[in-house]
Amino acid sequence: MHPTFQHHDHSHCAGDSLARAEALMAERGARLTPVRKRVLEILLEAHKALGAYDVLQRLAAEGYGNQPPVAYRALDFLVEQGLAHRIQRLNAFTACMHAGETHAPAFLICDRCATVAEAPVAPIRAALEAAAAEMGFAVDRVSLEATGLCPACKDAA
Amino acid sequence: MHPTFQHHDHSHCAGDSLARAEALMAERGARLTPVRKRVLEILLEAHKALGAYDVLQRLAAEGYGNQPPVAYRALDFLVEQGLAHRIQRLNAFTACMHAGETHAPAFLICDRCATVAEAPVAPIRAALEAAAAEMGFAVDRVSLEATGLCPACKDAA
DNA sequence: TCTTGACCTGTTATAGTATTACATACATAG
DNA sequence: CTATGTATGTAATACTATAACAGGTCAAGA
Repeated sequence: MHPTFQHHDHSHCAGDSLARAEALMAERGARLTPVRKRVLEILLEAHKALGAYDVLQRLAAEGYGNQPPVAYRALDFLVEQGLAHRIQRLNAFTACMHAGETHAPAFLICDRCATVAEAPVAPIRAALEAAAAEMGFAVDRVSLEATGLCPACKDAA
Repeated sequence: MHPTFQHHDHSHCAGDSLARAEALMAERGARLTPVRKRVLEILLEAHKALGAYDVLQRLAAEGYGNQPPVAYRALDFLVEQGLAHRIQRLNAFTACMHAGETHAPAFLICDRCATVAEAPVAPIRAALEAAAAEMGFAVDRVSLEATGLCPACKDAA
């Protein structure tokens, strides 16, 4: 079973990701400011996809600005830097579990508990790009999202 | 090159799809009412992804209700019946070019002209489901959307 | 040191997307 | 004919996202 779906020490995996993020940003000369860092933490702690307004609410409760752009800007930054992903289907955001590694994930979204896992699908993406190329279409960005039931919710049902 | 990207007699392909839709609905005992049919026609005529409010505006101009639910209900119906697809990335809808055939399309969305083509990717979907199954995840629905440049816009650029 | 310029944050206002809830009409089976 | 399910119309509202501008911070160079 995939780690995301297993019981695991969550504070540990979140801490790891955060440390990796800080290292990456330092390396790139990008600024992981307090708001941005806090947003990343929020996403990591939640361990599921959060809407921009969910994030905003938490930020506001901690004394940061409480207007939408505050959340959207931080989220956009994280997405640009590959520290988070946007889940189109949910109008929501989730922390990236493999920041730094170049990866082409598919997202598996549980309909019941909203957990989001990243599945590695590099070959699938290559196949899609090949198919598109045959049609004369030049692919820029791909989003691959599947909904269904995660192992836990499947057992519960 | 893929037919969607070629110059073609558009009223013809639209008429075809409409006839196929009516046959399908009759077969299933589902009701392709005037609003629903008109919405499908609108999507077919546009031949690109339209937002719900674009559709609504056209409906209203023809004497149908002019409140959002009128458009959303018809669109939801068409999507359920497989006569249209929702393009998450654009918050928009497009007529299905292969209604009735079971298919698992990927959508190729041109960033410049917003044309949307369906690429056949059944094997890709199968590969994804296999990968998900290995993680214990039961896939229900998949959405696979790529943005980039269609042949025409690529040449123009 | 001072200034400049780039970038980040905050705020107001507004645009765009979607749903809830309820009332009315319409078709078909009994 | 009438009861039932389904479709449509409308009002109100919720949710998601962006534009535009003001003020603050910080580092590089004069």
